[in-house]
Amino acid sequence: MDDVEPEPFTATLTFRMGILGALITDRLAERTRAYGLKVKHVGMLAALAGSGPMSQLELARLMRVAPSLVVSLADHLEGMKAIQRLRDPDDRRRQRLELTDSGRDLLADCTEAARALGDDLTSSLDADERALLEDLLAAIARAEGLPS
Amino acid sequence: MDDVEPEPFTATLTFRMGILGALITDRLAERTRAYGLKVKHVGMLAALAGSGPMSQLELARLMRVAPSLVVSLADHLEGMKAIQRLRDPDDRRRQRLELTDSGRDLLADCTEAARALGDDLTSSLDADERALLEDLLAAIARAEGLPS
DNA sequence: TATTGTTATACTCTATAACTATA
DNA sequence: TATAGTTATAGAGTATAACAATA
Repeated sequence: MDDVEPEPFTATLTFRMGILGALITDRLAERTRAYGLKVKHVGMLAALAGSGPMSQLELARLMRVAPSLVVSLADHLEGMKAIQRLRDPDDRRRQRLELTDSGRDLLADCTEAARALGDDLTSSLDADERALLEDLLAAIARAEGLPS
Repeated sequence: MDDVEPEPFTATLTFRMGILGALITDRLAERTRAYGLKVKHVGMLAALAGSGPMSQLELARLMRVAPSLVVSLADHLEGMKAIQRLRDPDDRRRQRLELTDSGRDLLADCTEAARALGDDLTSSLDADERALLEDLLAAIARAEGLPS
């Protein structure tokens, strides 16, 4: 008689963030495909834009991916002239990666696509709710040590 | 002189939801591994709990995955006695899947793990903010036609 | 000998296509 | 002939481990 209705799995924050994160990432992938980029490529451009030029190993740690993945992502971006690889003259083992102007343009286009997708996703919210959601997500990201 | 600071990619709702969704899903996968379950297995249990017994094809549509994936997920859950497969006597092509009591228990354990992970993730928010975030995500999920 | 980047290989997840049985 | 489920195969994405160059 004092039983309470148990919270369904689909009502957990975990489930909803997981599903919505996958949904929006899929949609972003669709859009960035037009620029010849996977989502991880865009993540790499964004990391370089946000933290400045850095070595591949630093980038791997920042992006939380294996160093071998940075190689193939960087190969692709270098092939598109979106980044430059520069041997560090002080330590010739290190490749210093930096954005080119065209990489910066590409990132701007992808950022605009992301912005539009976010607006779509939150089109059922009013402006205050949308701003509140952004603040809450930003607070969590900050607490988790994520960029930016 | 009327340049405005452009919104960085990492500040978009799209990026933050994508990253946080992947993060929480990884953490959930770690926890459910102790029960012998992948996240998609839990999704299947949750779908059956939320919408009642259904055929594999219906489940594939609801979960937005290929029918062949439903086969292997169901094989695993049936092997654990978490679900039962019952041939529909009216149409012997159809397999009616339904939760067992032990499947319901398993789902309850995974739901508790998800709840705990959600609390952790939002530990930097106060109770009002947390409730607000849940409401906003629920509103978006509803608008996108997602469960529940 | 340790570190950075690279290459070779393998693993996980999932979809597509071919197939079987029922309708 | 069409549909539900199954099996076989393939592809995307990513990691691990072996290797090369430099320190």
